[in-house]
Amino acid sequence: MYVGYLVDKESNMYHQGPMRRSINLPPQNFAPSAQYSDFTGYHHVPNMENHTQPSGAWGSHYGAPREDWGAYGLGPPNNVPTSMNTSSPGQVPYCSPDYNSMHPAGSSVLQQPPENINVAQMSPERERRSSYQWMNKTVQSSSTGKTRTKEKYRVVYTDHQRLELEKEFHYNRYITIRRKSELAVNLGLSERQVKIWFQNRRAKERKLIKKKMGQCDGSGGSVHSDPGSVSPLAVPGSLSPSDIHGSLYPPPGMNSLPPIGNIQQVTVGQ
DNA sequence: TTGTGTTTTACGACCTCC
DNA sequence: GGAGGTCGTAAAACACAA
Repeated sequence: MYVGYLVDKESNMYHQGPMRRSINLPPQNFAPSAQYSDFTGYHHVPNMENHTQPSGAWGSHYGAPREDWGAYGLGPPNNVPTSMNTSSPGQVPYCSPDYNSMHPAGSSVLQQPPENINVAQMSPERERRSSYQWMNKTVQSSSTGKTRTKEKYRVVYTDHQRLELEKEFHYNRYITIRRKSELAVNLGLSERQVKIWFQNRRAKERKLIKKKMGQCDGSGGSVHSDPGSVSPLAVPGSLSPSDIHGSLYPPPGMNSLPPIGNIQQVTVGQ
């Protein structure tokens, strides 16, 4: 039963406070996902596991420092931990030439626990419409008879949650188990939600790449002229799953599946 | 206000790997 | 068998033109 599932396994899954859909951070500070959706590569952050975060670099209000994320309109200026010695193998070693200028190192993540985040404060003018009382109920899915949570079956993540997830995604397209747990705790999401968010985010990126490639094909231009689509995404092939402390990265199937980095070659035919 | 298109969560089906 | 992956899809949330 779905409810039972949620309660038992994802107890925190639908307990968000009021949420908004849009990320309403000032544009100069944070670009909506659509804006950096063109971003198809990201800087490798070798020491992501540690995620050493310069305190205050990415404060609760996402203040000034984000200019450094200007390359794609988002991101903390956190200094990349230069110490590669503890480098986490879980990180995708992709570094697009076009993003070499980016320095999104060190996850900005979670300077402040979500419970301390005042959503209204982050986006004062747009409080979520619904307050998600519906989460306590379930409904039958219309056609399948499967259950979903009540009439509205999905939550809208807060700006903070989405921002942190996006940031994490830009560091690593494939989140490690450890980071997933950390994010889940710090964002007040379930690990399942984090996992699914990453899955959806990758799907979104593939979709965008595909779209771009279609555009390039239409113009007869080479895909390679487009940094966004050209850039190999994650190229996890250089990592073994065991490298990331048990995290499946690349996922088991990815050993045979094309790495995201080659997605351009693969998804075209799909 | 309404209609329409897009984006965002969430799921199921199926796959691979250990 | 369980984990996580992709793919396809449902439906809510949202944007925006008419």
